[in-house]
Amino acid sequence: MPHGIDPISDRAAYRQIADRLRGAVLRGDLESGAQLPSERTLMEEYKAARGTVRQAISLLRSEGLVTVEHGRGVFVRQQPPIRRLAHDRFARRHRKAGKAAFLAEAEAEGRRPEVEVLHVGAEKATAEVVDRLRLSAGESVLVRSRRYLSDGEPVELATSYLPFDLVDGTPICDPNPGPGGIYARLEELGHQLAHFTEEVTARMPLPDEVRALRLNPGVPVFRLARTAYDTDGRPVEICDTVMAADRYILSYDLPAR
Amino acid sequence: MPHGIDPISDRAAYRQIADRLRGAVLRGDLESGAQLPSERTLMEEYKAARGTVRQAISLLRSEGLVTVEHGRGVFVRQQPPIRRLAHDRFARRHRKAGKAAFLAEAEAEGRRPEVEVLHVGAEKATAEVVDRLRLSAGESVLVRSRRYLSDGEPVELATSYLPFDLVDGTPICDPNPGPGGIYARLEELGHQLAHFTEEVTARMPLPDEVRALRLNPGVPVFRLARTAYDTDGRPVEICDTVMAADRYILSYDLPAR
DNA sequence: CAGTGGTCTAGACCACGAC
DNA sequence: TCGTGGTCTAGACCACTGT
Repeated sequence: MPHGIDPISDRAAYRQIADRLRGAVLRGDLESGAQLPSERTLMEEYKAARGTVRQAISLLRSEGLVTVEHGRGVFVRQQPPIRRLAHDRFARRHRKAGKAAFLAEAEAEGRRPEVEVLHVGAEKATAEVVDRLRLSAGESVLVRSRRYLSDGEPVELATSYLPFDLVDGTPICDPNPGPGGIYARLEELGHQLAHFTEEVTARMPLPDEVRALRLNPGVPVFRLARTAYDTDGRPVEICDTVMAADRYILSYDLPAR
Repeated sequence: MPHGIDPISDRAAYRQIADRLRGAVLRGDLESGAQLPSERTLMEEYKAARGTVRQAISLLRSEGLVTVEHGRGVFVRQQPPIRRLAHDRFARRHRKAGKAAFLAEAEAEGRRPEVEVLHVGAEKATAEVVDRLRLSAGESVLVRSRRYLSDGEPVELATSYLPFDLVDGTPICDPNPGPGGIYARLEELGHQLAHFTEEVTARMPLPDEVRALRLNPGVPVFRLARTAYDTDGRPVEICDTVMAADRYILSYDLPAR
């Protein structure tokens, strides 16, 4: 394997170093979890200053190929276990056992699910929430925000908004809404759920989200904006979810009609 | 506005600088498209070395908040125009006018669509393709890969795989499969489409994808893995699509059943 | 041309992890 | 304690953009 960088090439030295390392990872010469040479080693190997070597590693980090552990080294990123979210994950039959979607699924897979309720309370609806729930300006909504964990690892941040006049005085306003979650409670209140729409976007996380989800650098997040409709076609809940994109496959079914 | 960094804080100087700039962007003090102070200006303002200032800007880039133009400066990122992909975008009625989904939609919005056919040909199916199309090992597939552009801007890379024995000798093997695209041709061949599944993932782009899609740094890509099923439940096509995540909202409908 | 960001160097000290 | 990455400095030269 040739060493050193090509000083004639107009490809920047740090890119050439990154290219070599990336190639080694993609070819499999460096296996998943393997440690890369230390920065000082790479400096010698490529006769480059430390800043240059660090630029190369920073590029690989931003591509999500490697993770860096302070005091330990640089490692080829392990793919985290991936959860597949099915398009029918909110179907009524998944609630029948008295479990909300997240709890039922986690336990079926032998993981230990936790739900941290971060905040529950009534607030004035923002313009966007008014629009999505078809409210009048100034109306109140119940805001429920929580963090889901699986085996102690945070996996999802979610915030739900429900029309306050719909849920005032019901268990939905309690931190723990009871078996089957808020969807079960909504149906008991006579709001049989008909379907959901889900809008998917992806972006890089904000610093808060990096902390709350313990995200690896270079990992984007999904943002799901879900609206639940009852059989009258009325939107009864919206739920914004943020989750690490490297831990999920979102699966949907599309009609050919 | 206070200047300089807090030397007592254990928050790194470059993070403090990034925090200030990020705050100015999120508060709206720096509007979309506005130019940030130059690196040399920030060096004076914060009494920091250029490397430190560049680290701060690099952080904001990785968050997707700013874009950098060599020789011009650093600017608050403009949100690109966003396309919404509806869950029924492959419904038959959208083909009836003899247009494939992408062309029909673009023209409805007054944009100028282009399709670049990059490659069409028969190949041995990879293990993943064999699995998804339920083929036997060693079978051939028709591979069609193309790039979609809208008003001259690349927006999507797509590669389709179809069982070769299904499409051999049909217009589907031509670079231009004719009006309504390959789905119209499949239905003419007796493979009435019943539904599609779509699996959505997101990740940071590889260098090739950055070039082909002219991606801004810090923008993740969506990868859609779609499978088309005919009325016999047979998978007749799979299509892998990569697109810039900052230009799309993916919209789906979920049953409550 | 002047002003912008891009790359690179050489060196320093700090913080973290493992032994 | 030693080896790892994290941060920062001061300076140099290059490449691109606009006047």
